[in-house]
This record gives sequence, C-alpha cells and structure tokens, in this order.
Amino acid sequence: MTSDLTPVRPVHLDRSSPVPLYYQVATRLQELIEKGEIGVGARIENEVDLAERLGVSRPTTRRAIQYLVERGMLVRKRGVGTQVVHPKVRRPVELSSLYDDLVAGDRAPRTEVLDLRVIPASDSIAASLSLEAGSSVTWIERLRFAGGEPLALMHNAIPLDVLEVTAADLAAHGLYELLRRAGHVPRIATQVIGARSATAAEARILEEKRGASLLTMTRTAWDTTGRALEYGSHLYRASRYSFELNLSAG
Amino acid sequence: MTSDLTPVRPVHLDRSSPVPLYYQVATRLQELIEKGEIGVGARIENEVDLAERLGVSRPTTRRAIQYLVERGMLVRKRGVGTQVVHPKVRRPVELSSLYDDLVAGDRAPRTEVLDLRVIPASDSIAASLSLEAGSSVTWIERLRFAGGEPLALMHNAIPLDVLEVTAADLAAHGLYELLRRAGHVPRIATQVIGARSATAAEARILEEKRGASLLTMTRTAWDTTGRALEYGSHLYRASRYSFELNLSAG
DNA sequence: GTCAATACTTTGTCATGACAAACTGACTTG
DNA sequence: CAAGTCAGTTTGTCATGACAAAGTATTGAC
Repeated sequence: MTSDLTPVRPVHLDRSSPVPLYYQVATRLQELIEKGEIGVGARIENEVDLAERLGVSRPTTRRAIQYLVERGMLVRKRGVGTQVVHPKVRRPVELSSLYDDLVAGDRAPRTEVLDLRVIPASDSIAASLSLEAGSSVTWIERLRFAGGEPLALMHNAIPLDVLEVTAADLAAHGLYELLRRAGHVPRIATQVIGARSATAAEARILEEKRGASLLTMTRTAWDTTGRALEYGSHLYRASRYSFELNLSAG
Repeated sequence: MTSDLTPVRPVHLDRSSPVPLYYQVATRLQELIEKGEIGVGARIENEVDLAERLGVSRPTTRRAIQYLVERGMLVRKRGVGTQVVHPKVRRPVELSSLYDDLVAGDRAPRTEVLDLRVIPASDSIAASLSLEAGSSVTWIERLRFAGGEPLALMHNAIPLDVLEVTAADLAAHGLYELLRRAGHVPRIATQVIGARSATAAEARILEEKRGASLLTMTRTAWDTTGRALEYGSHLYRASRYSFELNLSAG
C-alpha cells in the first residue's frame, strides 16, 4: 500500500496582503484538493518540509492544515502524516437562511409578506430573545414560494433596535441577508425541528391537504456578542422540503 | 460602563500530567464560567497577564481561550478583551445517538430488536456507505421505547467488517456505544430530516393513529479516516420527539 | 465645550527553537 | 523464521520574542 506523496508545487504567497499567511496557505491547499490534484487518500507533504518550501514557519503551516482538518478535508495522524479524506469542505452546519439555500439551488424563491407590524413580545418570545416581557418586537409573517409553489409559512420576531424593515425589503431579500446588511451577523443558533399535521387554515395557505404532515422549525439566533437577533417559528411542507445537516464532532 | 475584570485565582497546573497544559487551562476556565464565578458579560484577564500568572506561555493561554471561543462561551475583540457571552458550552451539534440522549434525559430507554440479519446491500445503501453494490451488510430493525411508550422505529445498515453484534447487545446498548466500543468513533455525519404521514403498519407498531405525522431521519456516519460506519433510516413519533440542534457558523 | 490627534491596551499574526509521543519499518536476536 | 527492539519519521505541545491592527481613553487645540 504505497500512498503517493503529492508535492504541492506552485504557491505564491503575498506577504503584503492583509489576508493572513496561514489562510492563504489553507485556501491554496483547499483548491488543490477540490480540483482533485491531490486525490482522496493521498498524503500531503509533512509540515516541516511544506513550511520550508513555502518559506513560512511551521506554526503557520500547522494552522493552515488545522483549518482544513476542522473542516473535515484532512486527517492527521502522529507518526504517519496528513491525509485527504474528503474532497469538499463539510461545513459543520450551515447557518444560512432558507432563501439563500433556494437561490443556491436555483429554485426561484418568491416571498409574500402576509403581515408586518410592531407588537409587544409574548412571554415565551421575550424569553427566547432575552428581552424584558412586553418589549416591542417586529412581527413578520411570510409565505415563501419556490418554483411557483408555496413551500413554507414563516413567522419571525425581531427586536426593534436590531432591524427596521419594510415589506418591500422582505419581498426582495432573505431575512438573514437583511440582518447581515444591517451589521448583525448570526453566529450561533439553537433550533428545534419537529413535525405535526396541518390545520385547515395552514393547509389552505400551503396548498396541502388537511392533515398533511408539516415540518416545524423554531430557531433563535445570536451574534458573536451573545445578542439575540431573531426568533423564528416556521412551517414547511414536508412533501417539498427537508433539512440537510452536516455534523462533525470534535 | 465599567465591566468588572474578574481575576481567576487559584489554578494548579500539572506539568507532569499527560493532559496538555492548554487543555488544563481551558477546563479550569470553563469550570469557573459554568459555576458562575465569572459572570456573563464579565471580561476575563488579558492573555499576557493570565499567561504570566499561570506560569505558561502566551500561545498556550491563547489556545485555551480559543478552545472556549470555538465552543461559544467566550468572545474576543481586538483592542478590547475577552468576554463571557454564554455560561454553558454550546456543542456545535451533538453527534450522539438517540439512546444516549434518552439515558441523559432519564427517560428510561428500552430497545426491542425486530430484525437482525446479514443481507446484500441495496444500491442506494451501498452508495451511502461507499461499498461495492451487493456487499454484505448487517441489517438491523429496532423499536425504541421511552417511558414505556414506543418512540422510534429504526433501520440500520452496517458494513460487516465494522461491527459484529447480537440481538442481546442491541437490546442492552445504543448502537453508537457499540460502535465506539469496537474502536469505531463516529466523527462526521450527514443527516436529512423530513416528515411524512404514517402508513397503517407503521402506525400500528408505533401506537399512533393512521396518518399521524412522523419525523424521518436518514443518516450516514463516518470515522475520522473517512470510512463509512453506519447508514440509518429512522422514524420518530412527532408527538413525542423533536430534534434539537445547536449551530455555530465560523 | 467639541472634535481631532495621540497614546495605550489588547488581541492577531508570524518566526524560531526544542522536546515529546505515536506510528512505521527495518534490524536484531532467540 | 518469528518476535521483540530500535531507529527514523511525523505530528503534538510548549516557550520566547516581535510586530501589526483594532479599539479605547486621554489629551490637546480650536
């Protein structure tokens, strides 16, 4: 079992760039692996040699490799070396919005804003968002279409000082996109995914039969500083949608 | 706004221990935060001072803090400092088994093995496990109870050389526990979570009404070396179970 | 008194050097 | 010939030192 040791050749690092060196190295390695120039199962150069050839220190090389290890592309074994185990990055779990997913999947999303107003938060919503009971929140109700068919009925509550939106904004953009644009980057979220049967009203809106199975998802998202950005309670047509997750345990 | 700078005092590090220093430091910090001795919002000592007081180098201190940052407890800001944002570790996503979850939740799990035999893998299962079509796999069908009630109907396929199990093993232990015991540690998995209505047979087994909503979950799990360990296709009673996920985007 | 420039604090990046631990493979020895 | 030993390879951990970048607080000028 001779595993071919793949030499990574042409690498130009830009020391004047604001992009950290370790990140430049990691990106370069990632490209080589994604393109298949370093195949699955192949061993990459050892840290010391790689560092020397690239003209960077070993810690920098280590950090670059570590970055790809955490993403599931590489595996390291002491005394053995570093091996490619997967040709693509596996993100731990995408903290993206449904809208982004649909755009990425070419499924022509469309959003209909059913309701948009400012209301005092219910106790449970206030608790989820770490607000005082009765604080004002923006309440949003949207119907999301994909490929011309209704896909999800979405309810959101957003603290007033986090975001100001218009129905037009919501019709044209995903909620997470608007949040990001306002400088609020969601970083941590807790989700609960369940299922239940549609009520008559829900079935009518989603064009399902009464009693059809729906996926439910409630989520609270925070930014890096621990500030709650969004509470969501959504209903998806189980016949048209499912959640895909990539998990990695460390 | 004077944020109290919390000094972390008594720390004994064991330099002769095989446990890395950075991990000892991280664990100690984590304890202090979980116990509430360093409250949410409080700033911790800066890296340089902390390193000096603990008698370790700054990189070691940095690595310990970084570890907790990745787990969502701490937030760092250049020029500002490091702050506690959450009093508990938020695991990215638990790659645990249902059995472990139930045990942890004191819900008295019980397992009934409905089927256990070796069969040639179907094309789709072989593809999921990266096996050649027709390879033999162990096929397992289990009914999982919690609190005396049926909770999930579980189907698994496992490559023959990964695990040998008896019905008695499966009745007494979770599948992931058995895998780990055999030296196969699941590290990466992809899951798809959906929903559908129960068939008559499924409803009968799970003691639900016909047409009741069920949660579906299919999963493939790999170890660190990229070897496929397990394929699972499970059905959960939506009235009794939901998935809880903690996400963090980097 | 207000605003801009400056000094200070704190984390981010990078280099160099050293030793330890785990795995591999070849060699030695019985 | 088989099994244990030992050397070599490669990653893991840790220390020291230095400078850069970002944010905060102070100071000074108008």
